[in-house]
Amino acid sequence: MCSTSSRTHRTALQPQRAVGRQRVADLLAAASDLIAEHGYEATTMAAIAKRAGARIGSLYRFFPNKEAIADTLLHQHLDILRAAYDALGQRAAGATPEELADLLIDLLTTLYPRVKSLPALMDVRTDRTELSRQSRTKALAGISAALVACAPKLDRQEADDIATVVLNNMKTMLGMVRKTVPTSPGAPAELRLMNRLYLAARLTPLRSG
Amino acid sequence: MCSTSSRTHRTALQPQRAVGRQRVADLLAAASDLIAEHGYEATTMAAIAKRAGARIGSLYRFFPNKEAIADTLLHQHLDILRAAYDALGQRAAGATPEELADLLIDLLTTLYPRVKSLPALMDVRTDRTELSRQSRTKALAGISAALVACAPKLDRQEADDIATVVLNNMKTMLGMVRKTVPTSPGAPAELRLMNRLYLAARLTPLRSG
DNA sequence: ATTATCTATAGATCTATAGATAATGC
DNA sequence: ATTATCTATAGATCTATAGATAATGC
Repeated sequence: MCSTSSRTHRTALQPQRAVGRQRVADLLAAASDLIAEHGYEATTMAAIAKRAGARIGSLYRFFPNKEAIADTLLHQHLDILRAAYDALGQRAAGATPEELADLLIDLLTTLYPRVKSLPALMDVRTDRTELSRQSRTKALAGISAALVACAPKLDRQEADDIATVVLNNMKTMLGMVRKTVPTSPGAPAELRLMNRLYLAARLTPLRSG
Repeated sequence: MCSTSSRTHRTALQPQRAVGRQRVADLLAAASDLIAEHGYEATTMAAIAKRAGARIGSLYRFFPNKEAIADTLLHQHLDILRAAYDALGQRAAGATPEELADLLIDLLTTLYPRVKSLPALMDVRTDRTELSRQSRTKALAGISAALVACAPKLDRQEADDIATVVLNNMKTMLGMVRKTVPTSPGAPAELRLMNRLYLAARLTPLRSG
């Protein structure tokens, strides 16, 4: 009677044909752009449908509500982040602290075009913060692992603390590059310098060999 | 015919009696708390009135619309910030870079109880970003002046760049202390360390005498 | 026959106002 | 007599659904 994965709401369905899958992709891309631009709350279902060239009824056919769109986007973003942090771990082992600092500070900026709505979705203040939390935890774990890979004698707890600070630097850099706020021209270079100084001071004494 | 400062909207008036001034104060405090807790968009006029123990009609008697509340709060916050940055300039001249670093990193945390809704109001994405921009500009100018007071040979443009980075550190510290996001226990100390390392490296060579 | 699209609208909020009622200070 | 408070509701959005219409692939 029921189809494979039963959603909570009645109306939402999985696309079965090529045209439907394309529509879902268009709707998600439209939602991601609008949420990145105006924030989650300010993005209306009507605006998402319009931007995707669809009508409101088509949107609700595939997504039971606004939250389902946010969840789907966050899941996509999580997958992309996971892959990026895995790749980072590989490179961190052979890197100097300064090199690792630069890899990290540019990571979100590099990833940004593929996870446009992530920043806006991360600071939504609803109880569906569950996925945001996961995303953050995943990021911290990835950074922490890279730090330990670079400086094997680093204590695990300290690595988590440092990762928290570095993650904030990464987000700040993303904000500067996106020009979310008016930033003086030399600020990104200063941020990069601070991040390098910090990781060099913290990791260099703890490298092996 | 019109009273002193004519508001744009018809209904809003200045309080004339003690009870009215108290009500306005209560309404602003309620709004500040709610906006700090749930964000600007999610805070409804009805919720503000209720929290202040008033009815919706009383709220609209003194504030023509939601934006007027945000503007009034931002103005209050701006005054508090202005005073704090002025005081900072005095102390910066005699401080070492490390001491200045600590003064700065704790500034927003110290001020927070009096400017609770400032962070939420700062990242509202409307066109009334005017005051937010002013607030940010004021903060950057204050930090920049303190940096120059501490290290007189510092170039003005570089001081602005450094101020931008330090302001982000200050905001990050505020976020950690407010527990906006789950933070590992040692992270604030690490942030403090990074801020010190950075300012010491940047300012120490440029101090006079 | 099933899947996807459309229009139209119900229902829930939320902002803002109107206007009647109560409390106050010159 | 003026200032402040209240109730009730108009008007504007926005989310979500119903149900009729069009397009498709086994």
